[in-house]
Amino acid sequence: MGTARSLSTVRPVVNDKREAILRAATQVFARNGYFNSKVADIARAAGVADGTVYLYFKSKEEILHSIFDAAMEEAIHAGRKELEAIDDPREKLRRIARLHLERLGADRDLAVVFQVELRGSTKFMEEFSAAGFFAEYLGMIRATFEEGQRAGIFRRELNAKLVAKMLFGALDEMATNWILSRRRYKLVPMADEVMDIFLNGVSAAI
Amino acid sequence: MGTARSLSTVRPVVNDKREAILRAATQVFARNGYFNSKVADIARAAGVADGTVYLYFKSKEEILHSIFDAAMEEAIHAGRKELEAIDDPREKLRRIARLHLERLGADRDLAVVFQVELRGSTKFMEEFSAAGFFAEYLGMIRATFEEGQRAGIFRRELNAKLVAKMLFGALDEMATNWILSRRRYKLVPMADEVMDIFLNGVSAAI
Amino acid sequence: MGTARSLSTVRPVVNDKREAILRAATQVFARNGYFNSKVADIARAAGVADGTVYLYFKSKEEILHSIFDAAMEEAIHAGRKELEAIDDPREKLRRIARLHLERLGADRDLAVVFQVELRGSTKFMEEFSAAGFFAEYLGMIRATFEEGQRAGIFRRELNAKLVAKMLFGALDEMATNWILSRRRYKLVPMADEVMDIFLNGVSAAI
Amino acid sequence: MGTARSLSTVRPVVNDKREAILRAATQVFARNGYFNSKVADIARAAGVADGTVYLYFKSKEEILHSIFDAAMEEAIHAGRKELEAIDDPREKLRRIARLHLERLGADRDLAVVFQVELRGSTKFMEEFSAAGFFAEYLGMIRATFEEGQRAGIFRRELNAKLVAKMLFGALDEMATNWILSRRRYKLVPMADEVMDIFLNGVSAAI
DNA sequence: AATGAATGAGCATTCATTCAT
DNA sequence: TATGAATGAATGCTCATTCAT
Repeated sequence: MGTARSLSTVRPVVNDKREAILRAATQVFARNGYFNSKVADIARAAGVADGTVYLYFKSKEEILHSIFDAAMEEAIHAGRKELEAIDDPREKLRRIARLHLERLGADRDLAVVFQVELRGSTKFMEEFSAAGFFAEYLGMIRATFEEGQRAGIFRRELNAKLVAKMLFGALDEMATNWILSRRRYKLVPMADEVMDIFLNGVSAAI
Repeated sequence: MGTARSLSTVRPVVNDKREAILRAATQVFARNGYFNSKVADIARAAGVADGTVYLYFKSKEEILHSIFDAAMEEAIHAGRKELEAIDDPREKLRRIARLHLERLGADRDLAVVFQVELRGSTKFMEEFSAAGFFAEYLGMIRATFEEGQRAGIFRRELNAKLVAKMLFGALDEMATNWILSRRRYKLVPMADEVMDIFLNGVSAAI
Repeated sequence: MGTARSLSTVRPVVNDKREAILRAATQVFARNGYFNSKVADIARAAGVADGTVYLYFKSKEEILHSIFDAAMEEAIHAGRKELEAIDDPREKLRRIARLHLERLGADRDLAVVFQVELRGSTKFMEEFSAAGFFAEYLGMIRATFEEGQRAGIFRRELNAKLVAKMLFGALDEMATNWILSRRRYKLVPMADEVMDIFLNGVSAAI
Repeated sequence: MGTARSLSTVRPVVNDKREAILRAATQVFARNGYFNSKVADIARAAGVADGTVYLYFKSKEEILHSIFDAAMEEAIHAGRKELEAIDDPREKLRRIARLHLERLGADRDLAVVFQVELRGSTKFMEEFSAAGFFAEYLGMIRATFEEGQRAGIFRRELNAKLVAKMLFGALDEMATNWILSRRRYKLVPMADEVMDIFLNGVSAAI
């Protein structure tokens, strides 16, 4: 019933709803699991009608995709920006690791979706890993590592792709364990511990 | 009436069917995903009637559990045996890594179930990780590492639990990537590459 | 937004479907029996989709309950109204008996549900008799009888509760026999024959 | 292994098992309801294997039939014997009523099967009432009543068939209420109370 | 854009019955 | 006779999606 609100909200109104659904879905998926979550639950949590969900997303599956895409896009974007200012490949990798765990540690629901719900089907996994943001993320780590190899910082004989997967796997396991643990501890500090070992392992002899 | 007949047939008759269902389920779950797999599919693949499945398993979910349990039990059992003969903690860890990837690399369907289907719900994940075989596996890695720490081989300041998770995560990622990759390559050799970096990273200075 | 439209349409639209399902279920239950009736049969007979049934009823069992409740509520309501105008307890009981058989005689399907389908489980029976409409119905007969006792019309030494059950049982058996009989005869006239004997049996000597 | 036991048991052994199943089924049906009772439950309660049940009965339904038939046959047989010694039709009917409630009151499980489980389907009801023991039972009451009419004891203008149904209905309701009641009271004494009213209602003026 | 009533395909599980031993 | 493992037909209910309003 307000009157003057329109100017700045016409478009945002649309996004508001889309984002509300995305936020609601993240929460619902995290709490109940993707397969046990009903579209109606998401709609209720987002404060919209069931049918409205389908004005913004083609299907329940697309919602899951969108959660992943939106989070990854932002993470990669923010990550690239942060890395620009850094030169040392070692420092860059340290920063990546910290950002990785910071983001997941900051939003437990999102973390659950990333670490658990997204993993439950080869279909999802293939779509997400073969191409797209995940490959881009892994590529970023790899490129940074190769940069270090060229600079003589990292051992040249190592397979950069494998190294990237290894680092990712280590961080990924930290996140997954954190989510599943009953004990509540800080996730971020583990980044440095992991990087200590990792960098020690891949660095060239002086 | 005979004597020599019982040993090799009486029990196996029962197990044959149970194992056939387990084998069939592994295949079906790997191909279609747990949630998309119908019990009827499993029964057909195992060559039994739908109802027969329920003579051996309480529910579809129990089948998944049993696949995990059976594979883990055997893996841990075989693993412990192999490790007995080895003294050097480094060598022990190398052997663990190789066994890890060998087992998964030898049965792609089982690997898919382990790397993907088992991961898709916090419920499963919690059941499998909090206690049970997974914790035991992680504990085995950790104990070996601590052995090395006590022997002065590995850096004493490192958190053994984190180290264990890190190694597991690295190997786990190798396996997952291998499954999802379109390219068919050998999984086992990656164990040595990972261990090279890992051991380099955790070893104490000489 | 006219005014006069709402009264006769807005609510009925909802009720139409609910009542169609109830009517269809009565028919289906009467023809096939409760346990042999499929929800799909009811849906088809009501001209709705299977799922629609569950928008109006929580379960198949609730449909049966609702048939009973709706019919009993209306019967008791109509009954009380008719009885208000009558003073003589004998006449009241005669009217009750006639109404009882009139209602059942007017809708054979409903009668089958009442006389047969509702009787097949202690669970149902207990729910329906212990409290609720049935107890209320029996109480109505009993109260009327006690009224006659106080008025000196009925024998004071008789146990009113037992008398009420006896009359109900007699009428109930007329209805059940009528339903099961291959011969088609009028049910209502039996009310007077029963009441002749009954009143003769319970009336005080003049 | 025994040797000398055979003479008197060869046949009884057969009947023992058949009767054990019948007894077990009565109990199981009474506790769980016919439709919720599994043949396996009956077998276990009878101490035989599932398949054995089918050596004595063609189907689950036949078991229910047999319970009814066996109990009715014995009741009618015993009833006829008792009535032989009585002359007065009033006394005969009193005896019938008492026997009716005595039998049901003596075996609650059997009573539940008779009053509830047997009533839940038109199919059962039709089979049991149209012909068979139930018709015979009703016919026995009716014949006794007609005997009294001829003797001038009972009112000649009454419809004997209706009178028989009425008496049966009254007794039947006593039994059903007794079963469903939480309060535990004696069923048999109600026979005399019912008969008091009934006989008063149908007797010819002196 | 938004609603929410309606749809109907889809599926784990049960259990009466059979039959090889 | 007796067993009990195996069978497979049968069904209530859910929920993603649609569409008339």
